[in-house]
Amino acid sequence: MVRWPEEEDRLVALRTTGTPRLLFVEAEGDPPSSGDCLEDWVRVPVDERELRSRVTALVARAERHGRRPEIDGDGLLRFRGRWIDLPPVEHALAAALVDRFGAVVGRESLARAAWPQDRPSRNALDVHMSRLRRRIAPIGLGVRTVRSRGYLLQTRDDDGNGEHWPK
Amino acid sequence: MVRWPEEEDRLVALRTTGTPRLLFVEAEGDPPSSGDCLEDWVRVPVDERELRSRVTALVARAERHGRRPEIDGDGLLRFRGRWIDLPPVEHALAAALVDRFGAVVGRESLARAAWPQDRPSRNALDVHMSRLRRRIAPIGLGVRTVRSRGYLLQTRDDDGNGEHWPK
DNA sequence: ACACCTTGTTCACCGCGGCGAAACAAGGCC
DNA sequence: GGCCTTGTTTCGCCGCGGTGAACAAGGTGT
Repeated sequence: MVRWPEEEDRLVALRTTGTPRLLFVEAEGDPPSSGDCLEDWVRVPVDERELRSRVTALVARAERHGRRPEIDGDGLLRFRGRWIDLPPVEHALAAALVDRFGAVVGRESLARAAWPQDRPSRNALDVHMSRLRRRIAPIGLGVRTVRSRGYLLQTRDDDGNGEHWPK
Repeated sequence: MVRWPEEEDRLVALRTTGTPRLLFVEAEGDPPSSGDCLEDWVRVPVDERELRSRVTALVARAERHGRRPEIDGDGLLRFRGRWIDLPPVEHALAAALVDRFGAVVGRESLARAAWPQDRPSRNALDVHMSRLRRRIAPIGLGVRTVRSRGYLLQTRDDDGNGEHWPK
């Protein structure tokens, strides 16, 4: 929910993270026209029925556009209409994390997923996780560390505590 | 443009064909809530500015979403009203890419598409892709490399990450 | 408190290989 | 003869995977 045009900066933030948003356009202003499917607007004063209808439509679109990330048949990591390609090792790690999206995946499982036979050296896994972080950030995903337990994949606009992400 | 709920049958027709549509919802009725990005609605009586805004937004979404390039009966590659002609090899490559627009096509598939019998040398494919890139750029298309997997055809105003194309 | 260890993050660097493109040569079509 | 298309060679960039090291942060023992 964004007031327009007062909260323009918040709007661009939501756009870049791919978060669904509804603009409250002041009576005389014009709405910004965007080709983004996750953006809609209503004019104030707000009609109750219109508001409900537009919100549910937005939610439905967000669902369709993929609330969860997924790895498609070609090995691309897709999320909310955006995508990136991943090198083999990071692809395997991402697959394991996507599998259990939102839950912790132990370092052991991740190591087995990426190196079925070998055991990776001390910080090989760490380095690849670091690289994976950088790569998935632009599409709105983030890896969170759970110390001595493992890692957890989630969206960057929800860190689980209502706080925001580093950087 | 569809009146709702009078023209419900026309609406379902448009939905199934994937045509963008704008519903004119009568004063007391409720709009049907749909998760379809190519559907929107206004309440009658219609506010002129709102109408224009929603129409342009729908058009923008249709561009981004649905519109796919195609190869017409004469072998021309058409996209958004523009077109170019392609030499035989590049035509075959483009056809394979258009077929799976937005998805990865492996180097192997492309090689088979362009050289049904022979096996092209390592760089033949690369060179033709490079030439194809230059040719399709002016009509708003771009070929994206997915390292170690293949190539992917997409529009040049959407690189999948919300960022811009090189150059 | 403190020192010490463990765990995790990131950086610089190396070797390798996939990939891009310029340049060149050869053949075909108008 | 000029132009276009096709294929090959060659050069070089850059991304990937892995290692070691520096650093930060949390945990434990005394």
